[in-house]
Amino acid sequence: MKTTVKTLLTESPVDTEVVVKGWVRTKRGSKQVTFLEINDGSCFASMQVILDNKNFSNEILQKLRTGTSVKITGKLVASPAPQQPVELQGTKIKIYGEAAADYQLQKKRHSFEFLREIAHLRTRTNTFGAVFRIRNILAKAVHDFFQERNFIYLHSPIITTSDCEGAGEMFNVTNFDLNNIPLTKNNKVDWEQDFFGKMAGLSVSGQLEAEIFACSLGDCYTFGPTFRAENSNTSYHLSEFWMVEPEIAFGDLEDDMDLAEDFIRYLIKAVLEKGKDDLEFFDKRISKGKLKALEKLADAPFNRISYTDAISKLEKKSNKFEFKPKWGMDLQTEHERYLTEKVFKGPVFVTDYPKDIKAFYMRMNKDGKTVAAMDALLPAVGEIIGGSQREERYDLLAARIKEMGLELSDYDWYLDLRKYGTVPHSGFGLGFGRMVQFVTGMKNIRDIIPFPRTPGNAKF
RNA sequence: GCCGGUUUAGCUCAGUCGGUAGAGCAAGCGGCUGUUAACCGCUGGGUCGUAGGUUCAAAUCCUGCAACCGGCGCCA
Repeated sequence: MKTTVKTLLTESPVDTEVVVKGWVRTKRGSKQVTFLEINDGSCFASMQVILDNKNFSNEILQKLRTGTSVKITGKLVASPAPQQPVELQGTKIKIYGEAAADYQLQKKRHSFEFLREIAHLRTRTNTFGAVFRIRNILAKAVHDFFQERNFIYLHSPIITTSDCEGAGEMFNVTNFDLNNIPLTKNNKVDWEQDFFGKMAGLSVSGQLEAEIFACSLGDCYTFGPTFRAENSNTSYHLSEFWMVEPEIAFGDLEDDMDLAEDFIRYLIKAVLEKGKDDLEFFDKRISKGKLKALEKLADAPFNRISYTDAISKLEKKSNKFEFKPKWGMDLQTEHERYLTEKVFKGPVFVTDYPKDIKAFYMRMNKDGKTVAAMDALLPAVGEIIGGSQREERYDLLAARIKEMGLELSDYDWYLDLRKYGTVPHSGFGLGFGRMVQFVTGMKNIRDIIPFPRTPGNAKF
């Protein structure tokens, strides 16, 4: 049976013969004995292996460089040193593959920029092992949370012909011979001759499709990749990223915020419970105090403030900002940071934004100026959730579509949901990567996704 | 897209007033009484991002380009 380092360290009885398979992290040699750290990715810790040099040839010992893959058989014993509970007294070694002498990973710290260039090897490091174990815990927790609440998981399409209100530039999907693109009489691209008979692209959001499910099957959610062809160059944007988008049937904005709050706390608790070892590493090496901050957040209610109130709070400190806050303008990053880090010292929902800076599908408030929108802002990462109550009144929705200069005919199916038995409903989108970023404290979103896609970069 | 910064050994970096290159780690060799970022000694390793320019002389000063990083915008 295959045993992992994790089970050997936590479950296996001492003084039994065991087998460990993994990669050599470090070797420390002396005349009599050689120490190896064997890591297999199953947990943060490695297995310390002790080899009595006289039992092995020099040739074998030499091959055990950092990066070499091995199978080691031996006796699991209690360790005399405090750094690890148990260690392995190796008796047999099988080398699967040596690491060539130019292996780029070393025992010392590397820069994340360098590791990004070798994303196929960076998962062998402490940091990236920890990141992707945490990411896995969060992914499972997303499903657990919604499944426990009887939300239906919906696979929204990745290829789409409906542009979700220009949430971002879409990547085109085409089957055309790019050196010979069919043109219409007016010298425009003739999309009718393309694979789907019209212009298609990669989805920027699964929300509109989720609304269809919410207006029939009830509460539902999507969790999948989304794509934005924006030329965004920041540490918190990707061209391909994963988004969680729940949609609540018969729910208003309050329900939406309650769900979002519960959701974030659930995710944090899951990580605190199942990812302790990895979190301790982030707390120590990546973001000091992270563990305490997460523990505090796991039970704290989120603050809530309307956009209008937020603006007047910000206006009082106007001189602190490069961009002067003014009603009608979107909040700048510096404003959001001020709210989370200075005013509330914690997460905050900003609600009821002016209609002109929000999407067409958001529900108009009674004042006729604002819409039932909410953004959840977290310290350090900023906007992690954007959500709203959807406009369920046919006439108002149709009017907004026209007002935004969009074609009614493009949204006929979306309007049908309002025409035939409309219901109030609401939902939000959570940037999964930003959640991983927040939990781990990793500074750059390119370092919490296995293979980042950003403008000019799609290697691996 | 805009603003700023960086680019020197496999990696992380130093290099003063312009005078032709350094350290630690890694690799190789040797030593060492159980190490844990092990330690000690020796060896090999460089077109200083790239293309030009200034100068007797450029890693160093100037210009273009590229890659990367940080901040901003767009958002999740």
